[in-house]
Amino acid sequence: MTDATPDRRGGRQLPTADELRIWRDFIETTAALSSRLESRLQSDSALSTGDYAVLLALSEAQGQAMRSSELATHIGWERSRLSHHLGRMERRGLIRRQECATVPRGSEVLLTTAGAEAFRGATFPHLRAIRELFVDALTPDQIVAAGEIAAALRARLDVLRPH
Amino acid sequence: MTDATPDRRGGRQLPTADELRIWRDFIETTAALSSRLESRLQSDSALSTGDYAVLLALSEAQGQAMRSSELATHIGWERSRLSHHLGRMERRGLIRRQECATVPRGSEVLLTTAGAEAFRGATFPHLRAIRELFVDALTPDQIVAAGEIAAALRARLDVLRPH
DNA sequence: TTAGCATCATTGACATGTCAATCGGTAGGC
DNA sequence: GCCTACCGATTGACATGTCAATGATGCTAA
Repeated sequence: MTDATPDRRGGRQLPTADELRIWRDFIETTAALSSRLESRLQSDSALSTGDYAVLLALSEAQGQAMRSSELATHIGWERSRLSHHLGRMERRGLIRRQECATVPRGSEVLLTTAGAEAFRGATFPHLRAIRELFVDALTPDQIVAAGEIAAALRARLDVLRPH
Repeated sequence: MTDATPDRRGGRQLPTADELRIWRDFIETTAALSSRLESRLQSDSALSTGDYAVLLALSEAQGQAMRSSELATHIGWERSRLSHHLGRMERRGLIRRQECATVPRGSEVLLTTAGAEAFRGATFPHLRAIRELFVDALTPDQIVAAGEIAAALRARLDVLRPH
C-alpha cells in the first residue's frame, strides 16, 4: 500500500483490487462464521442465535422480565422483528407476554421455566463454540486487532447514519 | 493476555469476559456493516447483494452465461438457494434460463440486456459504498490485519468442517 | 435389459427479516 | 370537551434462506 499515487485517500477513489479482495474475504468469512455458529447452536440446543439473545437478556433482567421495547433496544433489534420473534418463541413456550402493570399500553416479556432451562442448557456449548471458532482461531494480538477493527467500523457506521 | 494462568490455551477453557465482549462487538458490527451495504445497494440500484453477486459472476463469464451449478460453486451458494434466487431474478427480467446445449439435464443462466444494464448502473455506487464504509473506516494496517483475521477464521472454519 | 444409484436442478414447507400499515390509547393545543 | 398527533406494539405482505423431498436423466452392474 504505497502513498506514491496522487490521490490516495480522502479522495473520490474506488477501492483497489487488493482492498476489494480483502473486503470480500472479510465480509464473506464473517458471514460464514455467523452461519456456522448458528448451526452449532441449533444442533446443540434447538435454539437460534436470536432465541439465545432474547433468553440471555431476560435471564439477566430484574425478575427475568423486560418491557418489550426495552428488550428491543437492549439487543438492538427493530420492534417489529422482536414482535415476530417473540410470537414464535411464545408458541414454543420459551417466553410469555402479559400487559405491563406500570406502563400503559406496554407489554412485558417474561422468561418461562422452559425458557430458562433451554438457556441454561445452551450456554455452555455456545460459549465453547465461540471459543473454538473465534478465540482459538486468532492470536491474542489478532483478537485485540479484531476489537479495534470492529470499533473503527462501528464508528464509521455511526458517522454515516443512513441519510 | 498473560500466559501465567495454568490452562491458558489449548484447554477446555471458556472465553474470558474481554474475549466475549470483543466477539460480540465483532460479530454484531460486521452484521451491521453487511446490512448497511445491502440497503445502500438497494436504494442506489434496486438490487440486493445477492443479485449483485449473480450479475457480477455472469458479467465476467464467457458469453455472459454460466451453468447453474458452476454459478453456485463460483459464488459459494447452495443450489437450492440459487434456484430460488434465479427464479426471482428471472421474474424481474435480469437473467434468463435455458437448457444447456452441452450438458444433459444442465441449465444455463444467461445475462439479459436489462440485467447487464442494472449491473453497470450498480457497480460504481456499490464500490463507492465499500470504500466509504470499509476502506475509509480503517487504517492501511488495519485493512491488512482484517485480511489476516479473515484468513485465520476461514482456516479455522475449514479445519472444523461441520462434523 | 433393467434395477438401482448418482447427479442436476427445482420445488414445497417453513423460519426469519424488513417495511409499511394498523390498532388502541394518551396527551396537548385550542 | 374534542381533534390531532404521537407512541408502543402488533400485523400483513413480501423477500430471502434452509432443509428435505421430488422430478428428470444418465450410468453401471447383475
